[in-house]
Amino acid sequence: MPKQATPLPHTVLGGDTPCCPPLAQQRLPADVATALAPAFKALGDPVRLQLMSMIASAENGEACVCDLTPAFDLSGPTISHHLRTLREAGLVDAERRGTWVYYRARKAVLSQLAALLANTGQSPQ
Amino acid sequence: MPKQATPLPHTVLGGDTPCCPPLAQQRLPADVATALAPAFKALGDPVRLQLMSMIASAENGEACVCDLTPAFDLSGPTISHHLRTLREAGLVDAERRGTWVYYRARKAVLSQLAALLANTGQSPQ
DNA sequence: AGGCTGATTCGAAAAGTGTCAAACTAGACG
DNA sequence: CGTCTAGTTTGACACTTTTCGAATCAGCCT
Repeated sequence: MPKQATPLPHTVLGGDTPCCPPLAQQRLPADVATALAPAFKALGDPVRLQLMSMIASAENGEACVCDLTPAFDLSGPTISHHLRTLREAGLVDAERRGTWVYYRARKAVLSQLAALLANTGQSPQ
Repeated sequence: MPKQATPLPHTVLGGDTPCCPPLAQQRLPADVATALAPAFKALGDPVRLQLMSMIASAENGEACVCDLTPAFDLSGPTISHHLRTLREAGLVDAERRGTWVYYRARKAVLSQLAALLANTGQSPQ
C-alpha cells in the first residue's frame, strides 16, 4: 500500500490553466471532484491549515521544518506526517538543503482552488 | 428540525466581512484555523464536493434532495448524511417545503473561503 | 570513524468517517 | 384515519486518520 501515487495528476490541478469552472457555475464532474477533494481534505485539519498558512506566508516563500515544528504542541513525527499529507495533496513542495528541509507553497494550486470556490455570487446573502 | 450546532460561529465565517486575511498574507491564528478547517474538511470528500457543486450551480439557487440523491450510486441515508455534514459545516442551508427538502449554498461562506486561498500570488509558479 | 542534530518512517492505539439496512418522522392524499 | 412517498436518524461495521514513541535516515562537525 504505497503512499505514493499523487492523487492530483497535473492534468487537473497545478498547471497554468484554471483547472475547471467555478463550483457554482456548472456541476463538477465526478472524476474532477475525485481529483480535487484530496486538496480540500488536506486543508480540512486545523494543524495542516496553520502549517499551510505558515508556509505560504513565510518570509522568502519557504519555511523550515525546524521553525514549523516548535510552533505546535505536537511531536516531530506528527508534524512530519501532516507535512507529508500536504505534499501528497500537491499543496506544497519540499526541498532538503543540508541539514534542514524547507517547504514552499504551490501558489498556483491554491489559486485554482480559490477560483473554484469564487464567483459564487458576491451579492449579499 | 433546527439546523443548529454550527461549528462555524458567525463570528468567523458567514458574515459580510472577509473573515480574515488571505492564508498567504499572514499566519492564520490557531483558533481561526480551528474554526475554518471544518468547512474545508466538508469539501474534502468527492461526494460532498459534487453535492456542493450541484447545489451551488442549481437552477433557482436551490436543489431538491430528490434530485441530488439519484445522481449518485449511494443510498439515501448516505446522501442525507453528507448533506448534514455540509449543513453543519455552514456551507449550505436546508428548507423543507411540503414533501420536499431544498438545499441552497451559502455563497458568502464560499466566497470567504475563496478569498482565504486567493491572493496567493498569481505570478507563474 | 563516531557522535550529534534535524527530519522521516515504522508500528501501534484510540478516535473518527463512510456506508448501509432498518427504523423512524413529515407531509400529502384518498 | 390509513397509507404512500421523501428524508432523516439510529446502529453497526469496515476502513481511515491522528497521534505517539522507537527506530531509522541524512548531513554536519570534531
